[in-house]
Amino acid sequence: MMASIQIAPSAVRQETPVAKEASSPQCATCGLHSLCLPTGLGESDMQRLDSIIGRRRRIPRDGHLYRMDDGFAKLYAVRVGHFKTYQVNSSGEQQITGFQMPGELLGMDAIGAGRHHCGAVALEDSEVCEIPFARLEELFGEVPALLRHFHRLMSQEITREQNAMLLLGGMRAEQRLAVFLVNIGARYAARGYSSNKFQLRMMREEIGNYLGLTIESISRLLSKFKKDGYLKVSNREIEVLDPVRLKALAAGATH
Amino acid sequence: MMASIQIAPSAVRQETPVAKEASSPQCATCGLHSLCLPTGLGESDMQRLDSIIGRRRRIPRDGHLYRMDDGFAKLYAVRVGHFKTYQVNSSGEQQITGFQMPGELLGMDAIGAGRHHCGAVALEDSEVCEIPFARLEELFGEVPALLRHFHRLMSQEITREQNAMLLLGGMRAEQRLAVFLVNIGARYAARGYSSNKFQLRMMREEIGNYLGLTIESISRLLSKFKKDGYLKVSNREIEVLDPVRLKALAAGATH
DNA sequence: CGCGGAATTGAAAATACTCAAAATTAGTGG
DNA sequence: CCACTAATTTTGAGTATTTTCAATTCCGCG
Repeated sequence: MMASIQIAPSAVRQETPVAKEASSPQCATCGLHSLCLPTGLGESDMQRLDSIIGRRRRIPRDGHLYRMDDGFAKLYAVRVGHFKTYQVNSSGEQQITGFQMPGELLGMDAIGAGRHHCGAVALEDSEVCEIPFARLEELFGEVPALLRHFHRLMSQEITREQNAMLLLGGMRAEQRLAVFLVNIGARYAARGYSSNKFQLRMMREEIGNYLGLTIESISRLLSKFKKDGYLKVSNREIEVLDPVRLKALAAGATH
Repeated sequence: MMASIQIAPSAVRQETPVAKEASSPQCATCGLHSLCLPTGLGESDMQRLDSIIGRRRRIPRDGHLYRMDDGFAKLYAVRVGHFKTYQVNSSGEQQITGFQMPGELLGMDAIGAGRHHCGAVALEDSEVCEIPFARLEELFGEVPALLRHFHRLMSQEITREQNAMLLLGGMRAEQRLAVFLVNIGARYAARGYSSNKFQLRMMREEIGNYLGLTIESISRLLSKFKKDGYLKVSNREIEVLDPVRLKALAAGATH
C-alpha cells in the first residue's frame, strides 16, 4: 500500500537564499485576502497586520518550506503555487496529510509543540507570506477581529481533517477519488477559477498516498471515470464532464 | 464496511434537565487541571477562568452533549466519563472521529462555522464543565497565558487528527488496532492510570468504525492478539501482556 | 532521438468485507 | 435472584476490493 515517494534531501533545490522582495506584501491589494488571514478586517487593522508580515519567500518546486521537527516561529500563507504537507510514520514512509493552495495557511499544527509536526513541500515554484507568530500573538491583543478569525481558521483546519477521516475511514476507493476531485474543484471555484477544469499539481502517487490508495488504483480509477464519461483526463489536466454524476459518486451513489 | 450504529434519537435518554450542581466547579481543585484548559495558569488567572465556567452538566450514557449542526456557544471539558464524536456522511452512516476522556476539550471544531460539525455522545454516564466561548474570548484579552494555552490545545487537536489520517491512510488493520490500544493506554497513563490494564468504554463496533474496519475484523484481531500473547481480553477489559511487542506492532513491525 | 520519471494496464495474491450462525453478555421484568 | 430477551461479540466460509508485482507505454526534456 505505502508508496515511498522520495523527499528531496536538504541539499537539493534549496530555497532561493534571500530574494527579499522589493515591494513589501500588501494584504489590502492581495487578491486572496478574503480567503486568508486578514478576512474581515477593516482597513486600518489590515495595515497593522501588514506591518508584521515578513518578507515573501519563494520556494522552488520540490523545495521544503519547513521540515518535520523544525522549530516553529512563523505561520505561512500561500500566495502563489501549491504545497503538500506530509508526515513520516515510524516505518519511514510518507503520509501526505493535505494539499494547500493560495490563500491557505500553513503551520498551525506546530503551535502546540513549538515544532513542526509535518513537513511542507512546494509542488511547483511557489511563494508564501511569512507571518511571525510571536508578533501575531501581540497583535491579537490589539485586534480582536483578527483573533476571532484566527480561531475560525484553526477550527476550519480541524473540520477539514475530520472530513479527511470520514473519507479515509468510511469510503471506497472510487468514492474517495470522487470526493477528492470535487473538493479540489470547489477550492478552485472559491478562488475564481473553474471548478470543472483544472490542472492537478500533484503526481498520481501523491493523490494515492493522500487517499490511502496506491498509484495503480488512482490510475485505474481515472481511466474508469474517463471511460464512464465523468471526466476528460489528459495527464494532469482534468475536465469534469458530468459534475452532477461525479458529485453523486462523491456523495456515495453506488454507481 | 460501514457499520450503522444507531444514534439514540432526541427523545431517548435526555440529559437530566437542570441538575445544577450545588458546588461550582473549581479548576484549582480539579485533578485534571494539568491536562485541561487551565494548564499553566497562576492561581489568580485560574480563578478568573473559574468565574466564567458555567455549571457542570451531566450526560447519561448514550446521551448527546451536542448534535451535529447545533449552534455553537460553549466548549466542554470532560470531567468524568468518556465521549465519542462522530459525523454522519452523505449516505447517512456514522463515522466516529474521536474518543475523548477526562481533561479533554470538546467542541473546538464548531468555532469556525458557529455550529457543531460533529455530534458528541457519552459512552457512559459522564460530566462536563461548560465553558461559554464568548466569555472565554473576553478573558483572552486579559489573560495572555490562557490564550496561548488555548492555541496549543487547538493545535494539538489538529495534530491528533493528522495522526489519525496517518493511521487510516497508511496502516494495515493489525497495526491500526495496535496503535489504537497503545494510544488509549498512553492517555490513561497521563491521567495516572495503568497504561497496560484498562477498560474499553466503547463497543467493538465503535472501535472498528473509528479505525475504518468492521466489527468482525476487530473481534478477529483481538482474538489473534490474545492467541499470540500480546493481550488478555475479557469483554471490554484489556490487559497488555507484552507492551514492547504491541508497541513494535504499532510502529509497523511486520509481525 | 533517447533517456528517465511518471502513468497505465494486466494478472495473481492478499487483505478485509459480507453474510450467516452461534455464543456470550447485559439488561429487564417477574 | 432467576429467567428471558435483546444486544453484542465471536467465529466460519465465501467474496469483493484493493494491493502487489511486472511489463509496457507515455511524456517531458536535454
